[in-house]
Amino acid sequence: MASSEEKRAVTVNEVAAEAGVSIKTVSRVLNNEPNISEKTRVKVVAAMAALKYQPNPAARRLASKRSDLLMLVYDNPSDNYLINVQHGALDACKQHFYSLLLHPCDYRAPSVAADIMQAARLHACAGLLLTPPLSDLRALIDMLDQGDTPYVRLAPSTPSIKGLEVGTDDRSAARDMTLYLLGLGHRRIGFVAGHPDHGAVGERLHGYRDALGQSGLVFDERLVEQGLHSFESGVACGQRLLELAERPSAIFAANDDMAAGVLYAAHARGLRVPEDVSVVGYDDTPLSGQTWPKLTTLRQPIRAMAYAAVEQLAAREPQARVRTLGYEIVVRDSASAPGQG
Amino acid sequence: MASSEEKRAVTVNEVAAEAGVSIKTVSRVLNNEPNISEKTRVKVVAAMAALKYQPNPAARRLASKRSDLLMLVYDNPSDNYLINVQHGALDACKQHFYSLLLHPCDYRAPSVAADIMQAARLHACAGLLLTPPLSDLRALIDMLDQGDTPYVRLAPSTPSIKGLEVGTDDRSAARDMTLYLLGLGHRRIGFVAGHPDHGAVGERLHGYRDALGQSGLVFDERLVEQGLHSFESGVACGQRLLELAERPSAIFAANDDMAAGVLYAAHARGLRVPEDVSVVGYDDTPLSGQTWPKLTTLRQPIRAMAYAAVEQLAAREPQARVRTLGYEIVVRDSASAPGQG
DNA sequence: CTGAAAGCGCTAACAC
DNA sequence: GTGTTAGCGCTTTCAG
Repeated sequence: MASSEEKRAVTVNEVAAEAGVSIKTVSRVLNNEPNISEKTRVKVVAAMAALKYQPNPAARRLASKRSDLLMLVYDNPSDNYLINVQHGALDACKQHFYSLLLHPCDYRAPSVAADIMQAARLHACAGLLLTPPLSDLRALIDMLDQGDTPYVRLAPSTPSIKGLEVGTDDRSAARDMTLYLLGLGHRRIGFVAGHPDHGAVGERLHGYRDALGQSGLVFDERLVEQGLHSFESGVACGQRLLELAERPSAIFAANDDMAAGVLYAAHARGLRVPEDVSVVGYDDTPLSGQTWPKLTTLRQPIRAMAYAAVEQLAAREPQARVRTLGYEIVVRDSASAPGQG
Repeated sequence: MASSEEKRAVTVNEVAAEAGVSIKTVSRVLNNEPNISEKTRVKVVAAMAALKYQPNPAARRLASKRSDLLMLVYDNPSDNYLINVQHGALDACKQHFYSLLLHPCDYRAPSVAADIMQAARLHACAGLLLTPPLSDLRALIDMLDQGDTPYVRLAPSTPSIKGLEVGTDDRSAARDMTLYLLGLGHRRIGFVAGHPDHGAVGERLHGYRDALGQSGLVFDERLVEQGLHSFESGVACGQRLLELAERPSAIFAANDDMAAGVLYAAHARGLRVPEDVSVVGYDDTPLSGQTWPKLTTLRQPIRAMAYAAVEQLAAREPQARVRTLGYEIVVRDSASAPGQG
């Protein structure tokens, strides 16, 4: 099986010879350029197949300054979130023959924007995927708009006029979830807000207030705690909320990690969920199916968003600059009517 | 700030001119080649710094057939495991100026080995990181040994004579954890085994038996359930174990996801953990700190292993072909003496 | 110890 | 429609 000879990769030259055309023609069909007769294109394609030709990415990149690399830029949103983004992006990459490069970074570093730009230039990236909070980093967006590397912002919260966007309507989603809780009969609903730097998550608080207003309830700011996206911050916020003299009968956390933290805080106080207190999360990350009880949560289609983001990048002419994906409430076991044994 | 001119990247030529040497000399210092006088090296380094020179990876790759890309090859071990591997690998990559490429695949596909080889060749990868179960895929290892792309197997279970390895002593670790439970006073300890295709995890069952034998207890196969690494499989195994006429007083799951599943099964039966039954996991993934109660688990330094793996690849001459990292029991709240209120 | 010349495999301008 | 000629920015021979 294994030949002792070095496996020489086949090149355009050999394909050209096999097909009886010039290398430029081969290059043309490779890049789907116009001005090729159907007849020659078929010949070339056949030759490529026969020789099992695989274009050399490095050569391509050097000559064209474009690669098949997509860079996923993130600053450690929750691991659960990240892994979902990766899954979605990877699926789409496979589909479109891209490779995915990981680029973690610190969004508070003064040089992030410049660092990212440089990394993108060095790898001649075909596009960038920005996850929150980087999708709202003005300095970065501005530099990106100056250059010509396409990029897509995932779940952005600040508007912009250039650049691709893929998101959901966080505000409506949070409103619907709150309405769901209200529909169950809850009247005092605690809210654990997301990290202040993550814009889209701020929208969730607005949605919560919308639902309250729409139902004629007054907003009580003691029922809102500022979380930081982490499990630990969820535990802390949950504790404070559950210590309140007038304890909320339900708590809505702006992401699943924090909801799991609230669950923990409830258990630690000997409270049963959902009998004594209902808890709901947001995102439908894997974690939400691995807690006791399983979390009722809001499926923000993270994976689908990442998939769509890559497709936006892949499309020569994106249908729309901004795409908004739907959401749905995933009812599991952590919420019920108040006071129900 | 933003110049309207295209930013021309500086090249070796300019550095060479600046330093008053030939481009070959610049190339030499770039690649740490020997035979350079300290004096010229300093001159060149200064010129590179002054011009803020950044070598072009594509050009380098094309000329040398080596890149700065490391490929992480995996077939979806648990998300929690994967994310830890990524963190560790990424840390080391930053340190050694590598970039990380993700390469998910299906280890049961007949063509995996060939696919991986091809991807590695296309990207001219500087090295491969194989996670279980791919780290034990004979067909792949054989092809890799034939070629000259360095690779490192993470937590391999089958021996080999070539190739780098980084792992822990799973058998001893599992033995120690079992001994810990035994030390707490447990006598009937259930075991949820890992996926049969994941070799290293099989070692954990051996360790469990070692501890039993060493303590003069007889092995009871009814206490062993075959899991599949997933939370759901943990729930199923937990249910069966907890339904036993002689219910085990402690359950040791071969990974954290399954341990979380056992926790779920216990709660579902109204059992308190650890009062009614102790549960311990393995891996110390993020999940183990996010359950109720928090899982006592075994810290297999996944992150450190991945870090070490990249360092092995980075080192021109690895100190040792196989590196074994230590482990430790992380005592949290899910295990206590049996029958203790 | 250093340099000149020749590509790596592909795409970009232009010709035809 | 198609081919020719140059490079992209770097590493490799191989001389000195």
